[in-house]
Amino acid sequence: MTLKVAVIDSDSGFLTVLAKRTEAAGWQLRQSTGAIPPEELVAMKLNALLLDPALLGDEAGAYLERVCSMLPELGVVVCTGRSTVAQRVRGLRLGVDDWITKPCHPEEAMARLEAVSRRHRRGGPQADAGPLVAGELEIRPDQFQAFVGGISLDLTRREFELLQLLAEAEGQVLERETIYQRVWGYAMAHGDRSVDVFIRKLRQKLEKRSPGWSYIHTHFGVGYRFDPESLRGEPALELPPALEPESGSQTVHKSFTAA
Amino acid sequence: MTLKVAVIDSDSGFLTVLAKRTEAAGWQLRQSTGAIPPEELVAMKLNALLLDPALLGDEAGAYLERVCSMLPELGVVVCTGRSTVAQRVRGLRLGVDDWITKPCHPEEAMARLEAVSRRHRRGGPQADAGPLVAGELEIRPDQFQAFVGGISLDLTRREFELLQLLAEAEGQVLERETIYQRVWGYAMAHGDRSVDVFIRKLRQKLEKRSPGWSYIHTHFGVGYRFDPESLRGEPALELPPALEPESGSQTVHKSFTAA
DNA sequence: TCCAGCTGTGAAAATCCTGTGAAAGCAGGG
DNA sequence: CCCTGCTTTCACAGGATTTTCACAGCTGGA
Repeated sequence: MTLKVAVIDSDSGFLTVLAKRTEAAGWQLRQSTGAIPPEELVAMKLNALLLDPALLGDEAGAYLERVCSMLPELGVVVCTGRSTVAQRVRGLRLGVDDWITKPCHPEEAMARLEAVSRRHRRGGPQADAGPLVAGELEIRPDQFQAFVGGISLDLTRREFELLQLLAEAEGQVLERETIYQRVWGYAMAHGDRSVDVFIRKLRQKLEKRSPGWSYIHTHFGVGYRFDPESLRGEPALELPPALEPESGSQTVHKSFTAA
Repeated sequence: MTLKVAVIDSDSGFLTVLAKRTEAAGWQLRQSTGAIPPEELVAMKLNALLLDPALLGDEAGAYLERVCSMLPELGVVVCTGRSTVAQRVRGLRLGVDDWITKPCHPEEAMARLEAVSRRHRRGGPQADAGPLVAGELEIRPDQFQAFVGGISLDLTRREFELLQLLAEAEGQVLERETIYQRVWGYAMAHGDRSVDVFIRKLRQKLEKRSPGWSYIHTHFGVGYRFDPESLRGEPALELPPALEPESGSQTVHKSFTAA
């Protein structure tokens, strides 16, 4: 198990020992003696962050809050000297995952970093390299690409990740925040339209190679749902063509069993 | 945020205070003074578990291991007296998420329980979202939509949230203020009729797809109550025989059982 | 029976949301 | 340094949804 962790602290003795131990364990450790901007943290793709708020002064609270809200998946461990119950409680409520007191044994710090990192690793790198088929579409995780009739859709990386995410949740409505969080890796800023834009690109490319099918459906005020539907002709498998819906738009709901 | 937590401890003083505080916070707390079999823990659908391994004796390690491996989604917090670094590290490596030392302030224990629940909840997108059936209605949180006979009611987001709230409180009368507070997220302004208007829209859509049933009842001067009633025939103990096909073409909806 | 207070309704007004085209920002390769 | 392809940001248009209003119909108590 190799973790990527950043440490923000100034206690050189502690840092030295920690560096030695983490290296022995095969972790990637990045040290800093000052606040690291959240954007950089995003780019580092860390598993966890260990920091002493003492050297951030008054900014500490605001900084923690910003980091935790922007990177909800990042494990955050505070390691600092004396603190009051109220301080700890406030920190934990802000989004900190664990709070330990110095002096602290490096081995324990590591164990706690492991603990907070444990969950947020998405079930292995690519546990399932199985191609996924939906409608006329074939999604191949091993190629980071999707095909229709053997012809590539020429998806970019993000487009592919978005499509894969949606397709893996076939039938379920995913909210924009969820989508962004999972594809981009951090919290969506208020008003960000990236998801919409990529949905449009996907739809264009899908339409180009697989006209006559509708894959991505919009749920107003909520998000998007992937569900291949043949626009004309057969609804794909069985079920003889539906008769005309007595009025307006009836959405036929295909049931499925939850895994 | 309402959490479901179990506590395995024997310190009655601590338990009493904790019970009081958690109740005030709206948590569901279940106490026990001995090990709870993992199978039972599963059935309890907990968010987190707080325990003192001291009263489990030698079994403690094995018990923790079993619980953590069987319920990876459960947040586990150990709260006990003196312990060595080695013990703590071993516990954390076994799967324990946090380890605090007695005496411990109840507020801090709660904050840590929240923290581990927060992290664990992100595992499954919405593993908690079991479909809810009432009368002819099927409410599916994963779709932000309700269905009758497999056909969508085409509810908007707010309509859906309102219906879900009412249905989850089936049988109880909810006051307007309460409804507004929970669906809109803030206090209702004096004289606001939004709830009434949405109730009407819901009733219209329900009536359209499920005539012959009455779902939402008005309690004059109080609020509304959700309670499916078949207008003709049976008072609805269980599924009255299927309704008239009215146009034999609709996709059959295969129901499935919630886990 | 009458009245004051609630609730049901229909429709207009105000908001919010999504689709879209295009420009601006970035990173890597040539 | 320029070019190229990808991603992010912007502003606007067209719709869908939510809120607000005025009024009619009810309810329950005096």
